[in-house]
Amino acid sequence: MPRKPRTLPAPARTSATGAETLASAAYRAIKEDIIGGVLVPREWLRIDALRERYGTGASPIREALNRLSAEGLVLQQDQRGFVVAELDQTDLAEVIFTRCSLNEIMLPAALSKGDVAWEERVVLAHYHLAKTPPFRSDGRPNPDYLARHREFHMAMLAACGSRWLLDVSAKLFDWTQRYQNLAMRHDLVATRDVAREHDDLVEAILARDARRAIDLLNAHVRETGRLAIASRQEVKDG
Amino acid sequence: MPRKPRTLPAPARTSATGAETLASAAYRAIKEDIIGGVLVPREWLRIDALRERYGTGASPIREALNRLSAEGLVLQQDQRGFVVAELDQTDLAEVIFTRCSLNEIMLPAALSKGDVAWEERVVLAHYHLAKTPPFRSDGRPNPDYLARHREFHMAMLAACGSRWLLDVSAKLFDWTQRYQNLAMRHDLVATRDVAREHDDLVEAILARDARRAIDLLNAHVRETGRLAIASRQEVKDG
DNA sequence: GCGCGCCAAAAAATCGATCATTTGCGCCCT
DNA sequence: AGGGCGCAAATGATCGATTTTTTGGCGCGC
Repeated sequence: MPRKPRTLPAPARTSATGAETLASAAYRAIKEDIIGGVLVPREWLRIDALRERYGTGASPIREALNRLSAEGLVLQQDQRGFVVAELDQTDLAEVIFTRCSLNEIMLPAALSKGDVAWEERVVLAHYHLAKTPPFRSDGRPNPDYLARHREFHMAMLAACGSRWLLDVSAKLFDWTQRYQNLAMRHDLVATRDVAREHDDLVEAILARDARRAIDLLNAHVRETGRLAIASRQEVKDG
Repeated sequence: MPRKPRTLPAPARTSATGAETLASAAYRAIKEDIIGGVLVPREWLRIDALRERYGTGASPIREALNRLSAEGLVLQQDQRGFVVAELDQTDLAEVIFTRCSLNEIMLPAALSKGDVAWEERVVLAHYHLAKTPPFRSDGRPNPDYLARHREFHMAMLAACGSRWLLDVSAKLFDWTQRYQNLAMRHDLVATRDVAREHDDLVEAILARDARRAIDLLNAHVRETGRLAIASRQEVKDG
């Protein structure tokens, strides 16, 4: 399955002190492509193809794949190479379930521990999100919106007091996004008043109303999951 | 800091179909050494030293380190190499906190979802653990015990319904173990009646008493953390 | 004495080539 | 026709050499 070559994304932090490694750039590029749905579940990741596609040697690619396999986005099969991790309806259900479970403990923790700086981060993230259109004029999802949506969700949980839980949450968010990107029918989701859900969420959070925040957030997450599955179903059917 | 060379551990699954990759073997070996406290926090992992130590070329080592860095046990600093992840008192506190938080959601889930097979796994794990001496005759910790202790803890949570949560829990367990291995004063911990704690835990679990199981488990975990910190304190002081 | 820049040594990162394993195909035998 | 068998191509894994970057020390000037 040949695809257009693409230049490696610009370094995360511009060459302030040290330049990024080719392996790190490849890592981010491939990760992006997996989450973005360019590389699909069960697809074999041939070193040679990737090497050519990202314009590097084999070593950086392999190192990138090794990281991704430790992370779970890629599966390594010793002596047989690397495959993009599966992601079906069942997997998404597990992701959603896990997110909701985590919210039950992370939100209360964040609400009780969060200081002013955290509150401001949430408010700011929400402000940025609110003023960003979810879709571009051509109807495709707006990357800025996606980034800000992620930041908004991470910000809410940020004060939970556990980097471990934050890390999983981030991964779970990415997997949700990945499923959505595979689903394609973004327009279906558009009818939903997500902005309103976010508004209410912020309100509950600023009021430090844990129960309400949890309920709102989990409803938000479950609805996202439901729509994504419905959306993909359509894609499969038609 | 020179150390004895060591042969790579035997393959995880014997050469049934495919042999393990050198990179995978190195990964397990280095991981073991980090958790085992042989490689200490903040230590630089020089490719050359590791290459010689594990008797391979540089590539497998680098791939192993890349996996470990994605996993968090190792930090990669682009262009500067790899360092063993920090692990101080604060980090352990966060680990313990996270474990307890997770137990609050995982145990109830497991108790409500766990079927007979799960129950049997727990019982068996407990049986194996109970009949294994925690220390060897020379006073050092018994590796079999460590493995079975881990299996016991994982078994209890196994039915929670989320591989994601299980994965973090496993990592958190390893980090706790790692701290203990760095602490060294295993004898201090020996005075504690851990077996009894495990017995009670199993009882509560078989009775499907969520609240009691959580309280027992978290007390167990917190006590472990407390002792580990106290133990390391002694090491530093004297 | 202290900071700064320069150079050499050390180390990491990357490449290209080689070795090992798996995959796929075609052939032969039953 | 079907089921191995074995070889050749494809692909992954690993090595050794090369390139790039960082580190550490030394001398110079302030």
